[in-house]
Amino acid sequence: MGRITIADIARRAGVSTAAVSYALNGRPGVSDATREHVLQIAADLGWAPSSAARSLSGAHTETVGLVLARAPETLGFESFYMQFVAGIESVLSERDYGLLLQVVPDIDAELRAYRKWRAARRVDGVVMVDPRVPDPRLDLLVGPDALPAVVVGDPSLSGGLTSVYTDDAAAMRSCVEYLAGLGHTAVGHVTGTPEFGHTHIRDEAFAREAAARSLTAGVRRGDYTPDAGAAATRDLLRQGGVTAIVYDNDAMALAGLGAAHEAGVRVPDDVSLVAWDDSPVCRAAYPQLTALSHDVAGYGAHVARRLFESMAGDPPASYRDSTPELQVRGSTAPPAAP
Amino acid sequence: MGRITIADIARRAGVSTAAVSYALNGRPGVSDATREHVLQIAADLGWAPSSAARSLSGAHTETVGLVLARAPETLGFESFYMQFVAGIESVLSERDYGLLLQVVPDIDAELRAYRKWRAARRVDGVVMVDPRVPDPRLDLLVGPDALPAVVVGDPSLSGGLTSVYTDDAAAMRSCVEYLAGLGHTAVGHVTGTPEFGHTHIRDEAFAREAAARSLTAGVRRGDYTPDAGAAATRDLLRQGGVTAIVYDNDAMALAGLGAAHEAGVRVPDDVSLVAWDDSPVCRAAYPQLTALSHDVAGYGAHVARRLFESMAGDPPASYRDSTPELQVRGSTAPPAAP
DNA sequence: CCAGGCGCTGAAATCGGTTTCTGTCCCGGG
DNA sequence: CCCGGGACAGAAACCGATTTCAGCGCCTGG
Repeated sequence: MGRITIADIARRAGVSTAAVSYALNGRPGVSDATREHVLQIAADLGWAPSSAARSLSGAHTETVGLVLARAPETLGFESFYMQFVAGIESVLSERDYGLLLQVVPDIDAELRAYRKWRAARRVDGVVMVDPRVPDPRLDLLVGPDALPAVVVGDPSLSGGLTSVYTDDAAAMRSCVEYLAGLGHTAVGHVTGTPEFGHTHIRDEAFAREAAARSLTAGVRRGDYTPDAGAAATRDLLRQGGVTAIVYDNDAMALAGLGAAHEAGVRVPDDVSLVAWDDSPVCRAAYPQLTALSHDVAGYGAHVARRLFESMAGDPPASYRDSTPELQVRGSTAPPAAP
Repeated sequence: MGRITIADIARRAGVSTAAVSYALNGRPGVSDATREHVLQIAADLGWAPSSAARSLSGAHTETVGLVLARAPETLGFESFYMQFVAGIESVLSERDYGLLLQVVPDIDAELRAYRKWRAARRVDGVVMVDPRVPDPRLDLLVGPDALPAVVVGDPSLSGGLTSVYTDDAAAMRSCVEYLAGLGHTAVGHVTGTPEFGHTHIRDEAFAREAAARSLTAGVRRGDYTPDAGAAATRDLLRQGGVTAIVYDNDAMALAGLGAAHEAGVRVPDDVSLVAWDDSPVCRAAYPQLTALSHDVAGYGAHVARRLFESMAGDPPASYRDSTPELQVRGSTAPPAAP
């Protein structure tokens, strides 16, 4: 016996396929009694709509896409994405949507993925992460027949598309303010990669706030990898003369902690460390890392909700998610008396 | 102008849609000249097959599914999955397949996902991870009209389905052998959750090998979370009398390192630590964690290749992936002289 | 008592490829 | 010169759900 179709249901219920379709999709044209009867039979038969048939006639595939353009190795310590995906899923599954995930090595492959998805009508919308300046993906994602998209990042980077963002500048300011409050007068910053737009926002906020408080600032460029974090830390400890360091992600902060240990520099006695992106890793380290904490799964869920709005035709808008808050732990303290 | 269909291509090429279909799918019935002409026009027009239409008539959706049944929080420090997914992707994208990912809170939701995918014919096959004993998912995945599936785990757990596995027992033996070789006579093991079949395999290998070498063994049950790792470590240090501890994942090992620091126990001088699942986190810690290292992305790629074979109709078989190898770093050393 | 609306039927078109079937044309080998 | 076969055309069915349309009972309000 073949697959169960609405024709089977219609036969069993003694109604027409049209009535079945109405009943199953909750639209007028059938009585409540019939609707329930049909639903009951559908459930009994274990029927589920063929996604192919449904998307062929309607316009929607009940699938959204997400492309991560990162080398597989670097994804290993990005706890961010997995939690983010889980958050997206939590909203998607409520509405029986699926998530088509693609992990590609570079942004060109990401562009190809978008093009293919659009041509094949494989997804109803996409979530775009890590906006750049300039970002070639935006050209594909804006325009009348583009895929509905939500950009995860600052509105200034989203090219007019709907965006969901965190106020990284405010978070950075709160972080510098906290360190200044502890008495630090020379602070370091290990940044992310310059391609990403949010790197600039954080950099500038750090520099501005440090200047406003007359702190000496030492900046080292990182790339989110532990190796970069360790190298930048060694460099700052040797030449920077800083007593506190802020890292753009948890992996670099953890590596920085290791580098400090190795160099015989005590944390937090000799140097204070702050991580961006809180994660269990921050709590597992010793001393535990003070971090800018954010509900990443909630962030993903928020993005997914906005994507649904966008797919429903709502005009583009920007939505601020909650600002990362400093979670003070053992890796920060007042600087040692000179 | 609407979407590009094969009818458009046929018109432009001056052939029939049947000929276009033959040409595009590389099947006999058209001459090489015509085939090339058609392909050229398809490329010019930027045509891509409608995945819905294709899977409606053919049987394949060019999509494979993966369900992760883990609480979102715990996925945050599981570097394993992200790399694994990246590895799967690398093979999928070669063949223009997509990966439908679902993150669900528990195994019942996972069962529902499989059922829905099968009824809706949404995927051509699935990758099943973390086999249990007994595993209710196997009932859905075996049988004549089940979804083709590859189980990531020991053949003894796969219920006759195709499986790809690592020899965890051998890896564990090599680990205990190494510790014994260093001179340790009392070793601890912080396990994973008992639901997972591979937990038993590792447990037993640990117990057996320790007994074979006349080592005292201390076992504490963990659940892959840092908190559990820290608690188990504190307990072992207080009561276990062990000089070396093996952890079933890197997150617990890292937390164990923190707990040791906190308790004033020096690593590796007073206690040696070994992590299962190497990751950048292991290298970022201080001291760097000795770990059982495995090419997780390669593992994922291997799984994907076997899934393609399975979807092509190959009979079930078991394939051994490379065995995790001990990567010796700073967290292990001979025990202190008594 | 009749108009009008509701709840349906049954048939058909549609989405875009795939596949099959009948039939025509042309080319080369025997 | 004739026959066989390859290369197509053209038409059609098909996959399964959605949607439309004409039409027919039945019930109800006025």
